[in-house]
Amino acid sequence: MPEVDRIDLKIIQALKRNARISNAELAETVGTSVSSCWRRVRALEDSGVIAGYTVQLDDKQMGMGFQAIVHVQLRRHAHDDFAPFVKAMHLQDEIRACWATTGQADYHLHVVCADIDGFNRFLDEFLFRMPAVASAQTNLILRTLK
Amino acid sequence: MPEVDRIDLKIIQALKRNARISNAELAETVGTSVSSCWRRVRALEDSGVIAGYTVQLDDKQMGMGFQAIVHVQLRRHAHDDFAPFVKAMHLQDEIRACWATTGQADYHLHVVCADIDGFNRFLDEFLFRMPAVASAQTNLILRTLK
DNA sequence: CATGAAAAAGTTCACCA
DNA sequence: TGGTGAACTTTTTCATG
Repeated sequence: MPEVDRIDLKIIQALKRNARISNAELAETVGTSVSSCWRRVRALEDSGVIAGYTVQLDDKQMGMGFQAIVHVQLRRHAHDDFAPFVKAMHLQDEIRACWATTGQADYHLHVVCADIDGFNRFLDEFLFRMPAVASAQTNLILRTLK
Repeated sequence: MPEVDRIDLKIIQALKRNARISNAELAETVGTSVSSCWRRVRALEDSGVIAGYTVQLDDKQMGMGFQAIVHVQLRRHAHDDFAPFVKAMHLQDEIRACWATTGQADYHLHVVCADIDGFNRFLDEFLFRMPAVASAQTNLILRTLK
C-alpha cells in the first residue's frame, strides 16, 4: 500500500486544479523544496496513485450540449453478447462513463451528444441494436453541479 | 463558435491520453510542425475548448474502494436550503459528480468512499443532515467499465 | 496573413554534498 | 534532503512563402 502523507495530498489537490503547473510552482504551493517535490510526484506516478494526466474539455464549446444518464438492463443468459457490449462501451465516444450497478438497472451510462437528435440516433442506431441490451430508461441531465 | 478541424481533434485525442506529452512529440503524433501545433493548442485553450488539465487518480491505490450512484430527491419549497446544498456538493470530496436530472430523482451523484463504513458515514453524517435533502436511494457500483 | 525556423526564457531531472 | 547544472521544452520573435 503506497504511503500518501499530508504534502502528497496537497500535491494531488494542486495537480487536480492544474496538471501542467511547473514543478517549481508546485513546490512553492505545497511548501517543500523543488527536489523533494519532484521526487514525490515521481513516487506517486510510480506507485500508481497518479494513473496519468488528461485534458478537461468543454463539451458545450465542442457542440456537445446534450447529456443524459441512461439506465440499461441486459438480457438474461446473453453471455455470448456480453463481450461485444463491453467493447462497444469503450469504442462509443458519446459514452463518457459506464458502471455496472446493483438495483433495477444493470448498467448506468453517462452519455454526451450534440443534441436530442444525436441522442435519438445514439439510442436507435447504437444502444437498442446491441443484442445484449434488453431495455433502457433515460434521465436527461439539466445541469452539471460538479 | 470555435472551429475545430481534423488536426485539432487529433491533438485533443493525444492530450486525452497524456496531457503532459511534450509539444514536439505532440506535433510528431498529429503530423504538423512544432510551431503550428503549439499555436493550435494555444487557440484551443483560449477559445475554451480545452478547459484545463488534470491528474487521473487511482482510487483503489488511495484506499477508496467503494463507489455508488446515489439518487437524491430534494424537499419541495426548500429554496433557502438550496444554495448550501450546491456549496456542500462542491466541498465534499467523496462526491465526484453531481447532475441535476429529470425523472424520479432530482439529482444523481457519483460517490467514492474508502469502504461501506465510510459510505454509511457519508449518508448519516453528511447527506441526510442536509436540510434540502428529502430522500435518497443508492445503487452500488460493482464494476467500472469506463 | 499564416507558417516554420531559430533564439531567449524557463523547466525538468540526474547527480553529488 | 536540498542545491546545482546540463539537457530539454516552452514561448517569443522574426524572416519567408
